[in-house]
Amino acid sequence: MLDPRSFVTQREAILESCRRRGLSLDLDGAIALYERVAALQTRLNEANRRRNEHQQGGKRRMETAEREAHAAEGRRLKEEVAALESELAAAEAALRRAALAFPNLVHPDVPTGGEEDFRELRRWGKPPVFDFQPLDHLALGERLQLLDFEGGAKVAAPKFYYLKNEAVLLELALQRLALEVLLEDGFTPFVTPDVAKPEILDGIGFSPRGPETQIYSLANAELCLIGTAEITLGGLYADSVLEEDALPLKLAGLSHCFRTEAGAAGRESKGLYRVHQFSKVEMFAFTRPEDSEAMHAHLVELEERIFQRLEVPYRVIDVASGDLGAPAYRKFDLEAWMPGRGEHGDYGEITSTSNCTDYQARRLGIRFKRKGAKRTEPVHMLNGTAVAVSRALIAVLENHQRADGSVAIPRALQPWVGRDVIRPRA
RNA sequence: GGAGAGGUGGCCGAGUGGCUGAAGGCGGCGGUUUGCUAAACCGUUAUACGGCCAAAAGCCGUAUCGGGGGUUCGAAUCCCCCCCUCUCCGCCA
Repeated sequence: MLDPRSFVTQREAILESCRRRGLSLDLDGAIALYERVAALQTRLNEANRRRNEHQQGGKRRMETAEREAHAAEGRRLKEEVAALESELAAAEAALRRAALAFPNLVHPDVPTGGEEDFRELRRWGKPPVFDFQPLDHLALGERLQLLDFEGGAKVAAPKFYYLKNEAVLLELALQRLALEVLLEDGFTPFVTPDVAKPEILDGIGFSPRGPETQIYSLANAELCLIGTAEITLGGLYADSVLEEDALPLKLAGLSHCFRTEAGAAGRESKGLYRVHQFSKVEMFAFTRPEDSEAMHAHLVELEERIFQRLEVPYRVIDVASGDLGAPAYRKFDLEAWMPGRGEHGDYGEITSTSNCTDYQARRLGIRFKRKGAKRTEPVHMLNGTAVAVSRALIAVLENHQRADGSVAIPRALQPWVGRDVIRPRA
């Protein structure tokens, strides 16, 4: 959430960011709510002070009648405080609701517009040219006996799947490669819980409830299946103050990710592209405010390093303002070339990294204290995909397929898969 | 799942109704002493919010002893509910 105190000081910037995101929100109404909360807080402080003073006077011995009168006055002051407290609580709840509606500011360089208005920053690699009709990953997966969607639907539900044979080794190899790159860079690795409390989801900016939710909730516990380890990594430091020396803090989290994909049907959701469960190695970073932009660029660079080692052509895009999630100040996506996508191949999103600045940190209460400073300030929080296994599998299988129906395994994965090619079974 | 013990400041640990935002110790920070180091001594050391201030500093106020509710003029302290941790037993990968 935004700092309500910034409503006045950053008024123009907030309105501009809402405009660029295509939102129209009542900032002046929110400012009025903030002023009401401050006024009530002051009145409550005064009422508490009067009550405390009165209590101090109750310590000495008193005659019965005097004691009675003193007690009666005490009860009256108590009621006064209680009334102000409930009034303040209501006002604060209203302010919080209003504040939560405001998305983060938008980086000045972010292109303005909707989903189609992204800016392409660069490309790496050349889409492969096949002298045969390339297959999509579903056909490859069937021929090579790597994927079983029917089994997934039978045992679980549609859009769940089994990985089989070399796909299992590829899943582990992709995780291993991602971790190798991140460990070299100084990340601390984690295997996180696959579930989290609803309030942690809220803090990160996912809403676990409502008909549009992407989140599965458990029926017999107050827990949700996580949609990304961003939730468990970000939540790990909720309500804590970090040492300035500890920053930047870089975490790598391996988890399963679960998504209901409510209302997401269509052509692009073929096969592994949009599924209910997949494994992912997620990057997470906590930085000082002045360091977050450089860290953001660094996270993209790590993503690129991984896909270069997978020998998968990709492009990097700067996502447009209207397509940013509320917590994101700026977002870079890697889109991998997927030969089986669309009519003649197309780029498809494969990683995403966001600089959420202090938006999540304020709501989660994650702060740091500068050397010699009296006050704490919110950290900046960034997240990015190192490898989302399901989508990485699409790119690897489709780009490295060969005329004989086999798939070459990228050199970087060979040590973990134990072979250099996946051949059709007899 | 059953039984018991316990949750106090960065840490350890006092504290059974007002003198306790909280003793004492450790750690941290600043200083004195000092050839250097150590030791000793002195001081200081929570977080959040509101107000004053252009702002910072600073000052004033309020809240916070796991969370919530209750009793009382007054609660870290008494009562109720919840959460968490530890130990033992059971079950289990």
